[in-house]
Amino acid sequence: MSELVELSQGERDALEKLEERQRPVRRGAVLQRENEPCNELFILRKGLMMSYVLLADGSRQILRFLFPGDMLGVSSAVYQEAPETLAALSDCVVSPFDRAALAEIMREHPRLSALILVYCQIERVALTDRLAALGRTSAKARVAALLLELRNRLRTTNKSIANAFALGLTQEEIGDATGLTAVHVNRMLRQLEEDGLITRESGRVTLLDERALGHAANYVNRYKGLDLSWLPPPRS
Amino acid sequence: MSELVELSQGERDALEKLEERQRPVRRGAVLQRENEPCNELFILRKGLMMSYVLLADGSRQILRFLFPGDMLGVSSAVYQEAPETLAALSDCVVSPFDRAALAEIMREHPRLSALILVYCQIERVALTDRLAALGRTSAKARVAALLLELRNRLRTTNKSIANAFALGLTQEEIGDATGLTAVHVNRMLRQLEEDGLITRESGRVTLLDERALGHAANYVNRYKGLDLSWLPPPRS
DNA sequence: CGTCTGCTTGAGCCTTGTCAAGAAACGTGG
DNA sequence: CCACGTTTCTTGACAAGGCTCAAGCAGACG
Repeated sequence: MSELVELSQGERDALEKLEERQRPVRRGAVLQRENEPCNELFILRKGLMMSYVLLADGSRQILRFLFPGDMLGVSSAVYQEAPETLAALSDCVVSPFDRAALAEIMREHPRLSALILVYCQIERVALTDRLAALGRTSAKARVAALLLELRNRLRTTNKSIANAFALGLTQEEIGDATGLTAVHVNRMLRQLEEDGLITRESGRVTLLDERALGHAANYVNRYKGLDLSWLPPPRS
Repeated sequence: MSELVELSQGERDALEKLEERQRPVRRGAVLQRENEPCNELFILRKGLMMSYVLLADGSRQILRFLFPGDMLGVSSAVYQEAPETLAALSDCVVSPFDRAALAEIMREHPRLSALILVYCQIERVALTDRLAALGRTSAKARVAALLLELRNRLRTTNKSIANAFALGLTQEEIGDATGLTAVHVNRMLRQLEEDGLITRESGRVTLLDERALGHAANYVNRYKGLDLSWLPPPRS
C-alpha cells in the first residue's frame, strides 16, 4: 500500500500487525477450499498463488492470480463459506490474520479502510477486463492479455524483469484462466510466436513487440491512472 | 443496507445524506461514459441500469445490471477516468453524491465502511460467477443464469414477483451480457422453452422449473450465506 | 399508414473443442 | 548420476458449438 500513498506511523504499525505471523505454503497446497468455512484472511508475502472455482462438470475457472502484497480471502471473509479456492502455484509465504483484525482497521484507520476499498476496486476492474475478454475477444487476444498482465504484475515485485520472464504456469492453467483448452492455448502461443510477438524457450517467454501485443489484447494496466485525492486523512 | 443489519440513528442519517438530491434519468441516457473524467457517485433509487465497456472492434460487454439500492460508480471514483459506462435501461431516478461524502463515511462510520466493503465483495463474487460462466459454461447455461439472476434481483425490490416477470432487456442486451450474439440468444431462449424450463409471451418470461434452471446454470444466490458477525460496532 | 426496432429462422462457415499419440521435460528413488 | 514414471507440451484429424449473413415478420410509435 505504501506504493500508493505515504503512510503515517500509526497506519504502518497497523499493517505490520497483520503481517506478524508467517506461514510457508508448498507448491500445489490449498490454503482455502471452496464451500468450506474459513476464518482467516491472508497477505501473500512471497510466491505466486491463484484463486479458482470448480464447476459441476469438473472444469475449472481460474479467477485471479495473486502476487506478493495482495490480500487474499477478503470475499471469503464476508461469507460463511468460501466462494473460491486459494492454491499455491509456487512455494509461497503467507501472513494469516483474522476478521477481527480487519474490523479493527476499519474502526481505527479510515484512510486504510479507504485504501482497502481502492484495492478491491482495482481488482474489480481487472475482473471486468477479463470478463470482457472472455465474452468478446478471440482466443489469441486472451492469451496475449494474460502474458502482459502476468509480466506487469511480476514486475511490480521484481523490478529486474523486463521483457523476458518465466511464466510459472502450465498451458492447462493458462487455459483455465482464459476459458480455453490446453490444446488451443498451445496453438495460440505458437501463433503469437509465428506472428513475431513473442519467443519461447522452456517455460520462459519474451515479449518482442509489447505495443502490438497490447493492441491485440485490448490491454489496460489498471494500476495506473488512479485518483486518490479524496481519501480521508489518517487518524494517527 | 438496512436489510443486512440494524442501523444506528447516526448511520441512517449519514446514508440519508447521500440520498438528499435526486435526478431523473431517461431510458437510454448515459450517466457516465467510459474514459471520461467523473466526479460523482450515485445511488440508484428507481429503475434498471447497466454498466458496460466497448471494445476496439465496437463490440460491447455488459458488466453488470444495476438495481434500486445499488451504489454506482465506485470503481470510477477511484480512477481519474471512468473504466466503464453507466446507462439507463428504463426511466430511472438516481441520487448523486461526491467522493468527499464517501470519504466522510469512511472517516465517521466504520461499520458503514465495512458494509460498503461487504457489498463490493458481493458484487465481486457475482462477477466471478459470471467470469466462470463465460469461460466454462454453454450458451444455454449462461442465458439460464441471466434469467435467474434477473428474477432474483428484481424480487428484492418488488416482493410481488414470483416466477413471471418482464425482463426489460432486448435479446441483443442479453447477448452483450452473456458474451453471445443476439441471434444465438434467441435460439437458446427457444431451446429453454422447448425443454419446458420457461415460457415467454411478449417480453414476459415465466420460470417453469426453477430447480432445473438453477442446476443447468450452476446458479448460486450470492446475497445469501453472508457472515457479518465480525463487523466493527457503530460509532454513533 | 409507414418506418423502425426487435424477433425469428435457415444455411453455411469458422473458431474452438475433442480425441489421440508421440516427444520432451521434470521429478524421484535407487 | 542414471532410469523410470509422470506430467507437460506438441501436433494432427475431426467434430461441434456458436457466429455471420440474409430474409421475413411482428409490434411500437410517430
